[in-house]
Amino acid sequence: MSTEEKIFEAAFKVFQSKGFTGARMQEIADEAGINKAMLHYFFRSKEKLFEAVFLNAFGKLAPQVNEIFNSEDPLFEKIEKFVHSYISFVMDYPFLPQFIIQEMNNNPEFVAKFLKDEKRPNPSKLLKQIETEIGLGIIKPISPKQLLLDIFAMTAFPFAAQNLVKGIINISNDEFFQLMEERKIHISEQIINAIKK
Amino acid sequence: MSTEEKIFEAAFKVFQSKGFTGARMQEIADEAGINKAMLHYFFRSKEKLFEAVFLNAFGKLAPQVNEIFNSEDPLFEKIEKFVHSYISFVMDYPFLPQFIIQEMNNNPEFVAKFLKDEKRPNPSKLLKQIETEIGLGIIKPISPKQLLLDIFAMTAFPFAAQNLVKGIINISNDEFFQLMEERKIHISEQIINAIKK
DNA sequence: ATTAAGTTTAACCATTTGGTTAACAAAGAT
DNA sequence: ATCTTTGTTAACCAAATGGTTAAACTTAAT
Repeated sequence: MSTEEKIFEAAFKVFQSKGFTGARMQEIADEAGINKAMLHYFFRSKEKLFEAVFLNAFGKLAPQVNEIFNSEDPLFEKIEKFVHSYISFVMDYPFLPQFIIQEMNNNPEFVAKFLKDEKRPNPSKLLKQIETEIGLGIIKPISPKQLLLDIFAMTAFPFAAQNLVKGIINISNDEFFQLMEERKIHISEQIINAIKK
Repeated sequence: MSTEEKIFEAAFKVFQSKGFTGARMQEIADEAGINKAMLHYFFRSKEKLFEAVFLNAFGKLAPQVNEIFNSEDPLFEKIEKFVHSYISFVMDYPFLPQFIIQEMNNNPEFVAKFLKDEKRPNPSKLLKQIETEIGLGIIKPISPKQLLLDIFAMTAFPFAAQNLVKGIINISNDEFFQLMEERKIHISEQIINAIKK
């Protein structure tokens, strides 16, 4: 693995657990097992390094989401596929949702930058589809945006609020992952039950 | 307003928008319009000041939640009351959910500390009630923990991921608040529809 | 009026932090 | 072989940051 890759992975790890302001360049260097000057040699500044890591993290998630949202599948199938693929993916990067949410809130300038990316999650087609299926009488009348929020919330929240959740319902890390595994079916059932006619 | 209160409110504001590591003692002092030394005079250290603010923030939310969760109301009514009261409350402190989640994740030592508090959110009675109502045939068989997660997720997520949500579904701050107002009824309907027999 | 306690300020301090530099090593190109 | 580019290191630097101090001011009790 090249030095640049080592730095990138170390930065990903450290930024994810400490956030941008909490992360230390020295810690990233140590984690990568290289000299701190190399961080600047390859990435110029903390901001640039962070940007690279963040956009990459987001870029991993968004295309998957878009592919599902923009397919020709019927709504119920899309919901099932989305929940499944999102949870499977995030179980490999359990702190990604919290990382993205946190930095989107802390660096509002960032929102604008990534929204220009073609890889941004774009739910417009899905929103129209919901309206169509309501019109066709397949699902109950419902606000498309609320439904979209429901789907995101049910899938992403447990990961984003991971430590809080573990603390409040008092479960171990293993139990948490098991619960998330079960959740793949649970969410689809729950949402589809709620909206099907 | 006393100097100590000024500091506390300023700290609340700054910690909430910048997080613990991002917050600067000088910025808090400026925000409060007082000398930085006063922060240490009244609160000893950044950690102590943060702790005071965080536990207070949490202490505002938890008792409300517990009162509803531990009442004698039937499940459907509890869900309605919780969603209503949580969203109403949080609309006054829109960054509270993100703040709590973020700091619970970034300072894991903190989790232990606040879980000892009697004011901690305690869902055990609600979890039992869900099982009981399943036994009584009022609602469909379902994992109580998953249902609890659903309720939290649907209510808290949009606030926690506020900037991301606004960006993705492309709405203004006003539209966001309107959506949250509508959400008070939407969530209860959605969940009750999903679980009622 | 004096004292004592609490409150407030400006200046200061040690450490941390992101970032730079200059020398050095490795590797390819000529 | 030598030159040039790229990669790497240790030492260094200026700014920022959390925290301290000693003196000054305010208030209320004696």
